[in-house]
Parts: sequence; structure tokens; C-alpha cells
Amino acid sequence: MATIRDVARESGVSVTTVSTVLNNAPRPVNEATRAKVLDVARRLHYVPTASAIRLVKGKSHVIGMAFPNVETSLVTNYNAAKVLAGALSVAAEQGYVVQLNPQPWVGGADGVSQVRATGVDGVLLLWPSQTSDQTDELAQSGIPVVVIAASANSSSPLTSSVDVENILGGRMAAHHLIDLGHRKAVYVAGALDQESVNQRFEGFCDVFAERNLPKPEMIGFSFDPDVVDKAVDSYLRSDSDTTAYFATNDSLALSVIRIAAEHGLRTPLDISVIGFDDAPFAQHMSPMLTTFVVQMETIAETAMRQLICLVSGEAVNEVRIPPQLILRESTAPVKSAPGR
Amino acid sequence: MATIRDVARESGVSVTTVSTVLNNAPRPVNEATRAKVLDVARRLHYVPTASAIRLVKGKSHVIGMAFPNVETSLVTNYNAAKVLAGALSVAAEQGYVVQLNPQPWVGGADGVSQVRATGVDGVLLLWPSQTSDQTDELAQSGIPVVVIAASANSSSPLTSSVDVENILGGRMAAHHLIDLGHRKAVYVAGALDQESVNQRFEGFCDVFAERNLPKPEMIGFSFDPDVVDKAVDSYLRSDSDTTAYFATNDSLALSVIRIAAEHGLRTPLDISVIGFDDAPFAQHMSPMLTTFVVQMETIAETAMRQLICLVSGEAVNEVRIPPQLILRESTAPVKSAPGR
DNA sequence: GTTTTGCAGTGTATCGTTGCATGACTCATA
DNA sequence: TATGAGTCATGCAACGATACACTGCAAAAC
Repeated sequence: MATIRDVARESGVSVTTVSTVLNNAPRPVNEATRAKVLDVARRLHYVPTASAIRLVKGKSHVIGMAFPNVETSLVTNYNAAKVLAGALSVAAEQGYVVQLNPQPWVGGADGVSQVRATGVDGVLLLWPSQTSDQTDELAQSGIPVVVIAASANSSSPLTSSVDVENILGGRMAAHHLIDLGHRKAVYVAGALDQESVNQRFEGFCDVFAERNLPKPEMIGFSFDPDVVDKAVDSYLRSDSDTTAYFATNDSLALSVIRIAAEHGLRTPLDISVIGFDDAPFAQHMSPMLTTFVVQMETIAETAMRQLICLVSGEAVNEVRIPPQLILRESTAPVKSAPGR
Repeated sequence: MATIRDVARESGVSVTTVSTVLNNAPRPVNEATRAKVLDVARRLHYVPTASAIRLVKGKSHVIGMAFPNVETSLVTNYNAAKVLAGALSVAAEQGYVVQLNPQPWVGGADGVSQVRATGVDGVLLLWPSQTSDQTDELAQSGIPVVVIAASANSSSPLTSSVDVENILGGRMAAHHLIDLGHRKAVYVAGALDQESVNQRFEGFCDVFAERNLPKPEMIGFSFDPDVVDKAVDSYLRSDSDTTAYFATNDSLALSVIRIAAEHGLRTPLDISVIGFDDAPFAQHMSPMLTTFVVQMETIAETAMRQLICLVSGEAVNEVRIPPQLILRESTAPVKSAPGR
């Protein structure tokens, strides 16, 4: 492979002049010299070495995307591919390249050093389960981080986050159900430690409080779907006048509908169910699920744009994207004569 | 950020010694010196600069994956995520990182220079639609290429490919249908220029020839699903004794079943249909589709392993992975009294 | 005549690793 | 007791591309 020195020697000029010509740098170069250099470079099929440029420029134009369990989440989590797609389109547009990191960078003995060692200009952190202080550490070592679908929890100017407006989502769900005449509602949590779960519950409860209605109960504190199923089952067994269910995600909503059916409760005739995320199956099931669309591509695009700003030294502000309520068949006005 | 020179100065030794210590290089270093260097490096939070290491080593440990239309294919093509997952797991295991390239590297004025400029050690090329000679050019400039789900068409020792054993797939489909009593079959092609389509047809026909049965017709030469639909429709209109359909992919198989139903033909009572790829919907539709499972993760893993071998200077041989026929409900013995 | 301006181009430092060189030893042999 | 061989510990310099600081030189401005 030809180097810039080869081109310089062959052209009879210094490497500086070759560099100046090939980069169209704003410095005067004699036209004859320029032509000569260009010709030699072409003849030798000269292509500058990427790592040499990155070394001197101090920028790699590579963005690292840190998925939790990349290998599995890409195939199982329909949002992962969307986020990737959104991030890629902006990266391409801005001349950046995306690198996928195999292991969860964050966490572990020395995650920060590991990230630094990969030479990325910035990190896009996807829904980290632990709200870690690694974000801060990365920012402190000069690597900007933008968190997607969680908050950054950092005061550093090198961090930001783009998340769903979860509290608003909870409020919208509550308004919708209350407007349909429902008075007693339950929130099916699924996973406890994700802040989004709590935020949606918060917004949900706020509206019930504002309307002077009883505070919804939260059930199903677990990652394990079986545990949640049992919680829903035992709740249905003990309770008789709850007519509205709000689940943190569509899988849980589906479970609620199924388990309720086992108890003789038809959706939406006897109960109304709202999910979250608009999973692919949400519009193919029966009844079609009323749920929230989260524009993951948009979120990822915004996050990537922010990250590139941070890499370029510009400041950014955190962004919250409102979810969109999609009215389908799983919610309906409460029966005029309540009680089974 | 501290550099190796800072560590050397602070420790009172040369950069060579620092490098030796930090990399555990097989050179004798005084124990006191070693401890001192280690201590200083820790105190200064020294992390070597990725691009500097890549520059001197001449290896980036980065593999580029070139998708056709990355942004869209990741969300629409269920195989894309699987390939990514498989490639990632092997890359992680072998200490490599995967980079996603936004544009189709291959094709365009100077795709080869572009790839070289990204500094990847090798390229994983996914089902390239044009069997391009760019593969050869890349290999000639020293960058190994492994093609997934297509053949490399290159004699360079720096290229390889991992593909489905398409001819075998075609043969298996033919054997299955003939064993069920079918005598007249049609192949629904879908896309003409992909070699896999032709290879499956080749294997399919071979078996019919061996059994002295009429050569199956190939219909639906188009990328456009509507055109294929029309071709299937007009074939059904003109033909009355074909009982078996083999489609290049599951979407087409689904179309065949739907269009046949419009003609009053029930699957599998009146006709049998085989698809290819085991799309997610194949086992949720009614009738559940008899189709071929292609272990895309395995293919991607194999391809990544081959690529890493090539990067390390080892030679490899092309691999063909046999597809697996999944018997479900869309194929059945031909009716004893044929003719509608 | 002196200073300023513009042009054309060169020299050097930068990152971390590695092949080669160097110096200070010890030990054995002549 | 010199000399040579061997070992241990360490240093020097080159690698590629760029940015910055610099050198001449000529012509124009004062």
C-alpha cells in the first residue's frame, strides 16, 4: 500500500504539500505541483490510512451503540432494530459510522476504560437497566453519552438523554379510561426497576387524584412473566369491581386479556385494557389492542443528532417525546350496569 | 488525557519500558520498575489511544458489515437481525468489533476506496443483489471479504462465502412433493436475478427429471409482489391439473395460498404449497406453512469465523449450509381422484 | 530604503508498538 | 587477569497523516 511519503517522494515535494493538495486545504499550492501530486496519488492508488488520520485528528467519526445483550435483543426486541435504523440514518447523513458493542459496556470492573479503548467519539446508551454512574464517568473522561429511553441522571454537559414522555403517557391512559366511565383501575407493572414503569404509574395516578378517584393499585412487580401472570390472576380472584387495566407493555396487556377471559371477563365488554409500545401483534390480535405508539426511530434519530452535537462541542438539552395513544378495540365505555 | 509519554516521564523510564510493562510483553523488566510504571499508569488513568495502536499494528480489529439498505432491511427483513446477532456473537468471542456501514459500499464510483478509508480489517457482505466484481477489487487491495447468502464469484484467496445449499433445498422440496403423490409442480420465482432463486429451481427440476416427470414451470419473474400475484393468478386461470407449488420465499407461498383460495382451491386439500425461509408468520397462519428453516445465525457465525481466519492470514474454504424442511400443514398427499 | 503582505513550501511533534541497539552486569575460559 | 559469551534491563527510532510554526523569496506599500 502506498503511503503519503511515497507520493511525496515520487512527486518531488514534501508530505505537507501532498496532504495540502489531497485535502484541498486552504493554502496556496502551485497549479503544476498540484497536478503532479494528484497524478502520482492516482497512479499509486493512494488511500490515506484511516487510523493515521484518526490519530492526528483526535476524532474517529465512530459512534458506539451499547445494547443490553446485543445478540439476543436484536432478534427479540422489535424496538432494537428500529433504534438501530434511526441512529444509522442520521449517522450516515452526518458522516459518522456506527459500531455495535458486543458486551454491555456499562458495568463491569472497568467499563469506562473499555469504551475508551475502542476509540469511539461518543456512545449511544440504550435503555440501560441500571441507572449507572458510568455515564458520568464516561463524560468525565471526555466521551459524550446520550441515553435512549431512560434518563441520563448526570449533570455533565457531555451527557443527554432522549426518552418517551412517560408521565404524559400515564396521564393519557388515565384520561382515556376515566372518560370512558371507568372509575377503578389497576396498573400492571411488569418490571419494577425501570424508571419508565414508575413514571407511567405516576402520571396515571396523578389524573385519578385530580379527578378525586381512588388511587390505582400497582400489581405484578417482576421481570418474570409467570410471576406477573400469577399476580394478575390472584388480583382478579380477589377483586370484582375493577374495570380498567393499564399495562406497561403490550405483552402484559395480552396476558391480562387472556387471564381475564379465564375468569369469564370479556375485553372490552367487561373490562378495558391499555398496553404500551404498539408491539407487532397488537393490531393482529383479537380484540386489537389499544396502546401507545412510541416513535422509536424518531427517538433514535434525535439521540444521534444530539450525540453528534456533543461530539462537535455543542451543548444540547434533554428531549422527551410524547407517546401517541392508538385507540383500537380493547377499550370501551364501561357497562352502564356495573358489577358482574 | 494522559499519554504513554506522560507515564514514562512520571515513572522515570522510557516509553518502551512503559509499553513493555503495560502489555506484559516477553521482555525482562525489573520488578521495582514494573510496579512503579503500573502505579503511575493507574494514577494518571492512562488508557492507550485506540487509533495509535491500530496505526502501528496495522489492524483495527473492526469488521465492516455491508447491508443492502441498512436502515430499512434491519426492520423489515427478519433475517438481517439474525445475521447481525450471529456475527456479533462470534466477533465478541474473538475480540472483534462490528461496524455497520450506512451505504451499500459495493457499487458506486469508488466503493473500494471508501471501504479502505473506513479502516476495517475485513468485510462481511450480505446477500449482495449484484454479483459484483467489487469483491475482487477489495481482495486485491488486501481486504478480505466473506459473502453471506450468495457466492463470492472470486478466485482470490482473500474471499469466501457462506450460503444456503439452495440446490439441495430445491431437491428436498421436489422429493417431498413427489413422495406425496404430486406429479405436476410449479416454481414461483419472485426475484429473477438472485442466484439462490435459480439454484433452488435447478435442484427442484433435477429431481423431477430423475423421476421422469414433466419439468416444473417457473412463474413470477419479478421483484414486484403485485406482478408475481398477477402471474400466479393467470397461471391458476389457465391451468387445471397442477397440484404442487414451491415458492422461493414464505411471502410468495402465502400469496399462492390466498390466490388459490380465490380460485376455490383449498390448501392442502386441493394443492400443496412449500415456502422458503420460515418467516415468523409461517407458523401462525392457517394452514401453517411447510417451509425451509435456514439457520441464519449459524451462517453468519460461520461467515464471521471465516472472515477472522482470512484477516489472520489463514486460508478457508467456502461453506454451504443445508436448509431444513419443516413439515407443517400446507402440504399433504395428493387427492386420490385428481382433477377438480 | 524599509516594512508589510502574499506565496510556496518545509520541519516537527503527535499517538503506541516493536525491531534493533546499547550498556551494565556475571560467569567461564584462555 | 584479560577476553568473550551470555543475560538482564532499558533506550532509540520509525511507522502515517495532519496541524502548526516556521523559512525564504518576491512584490507591493509606506
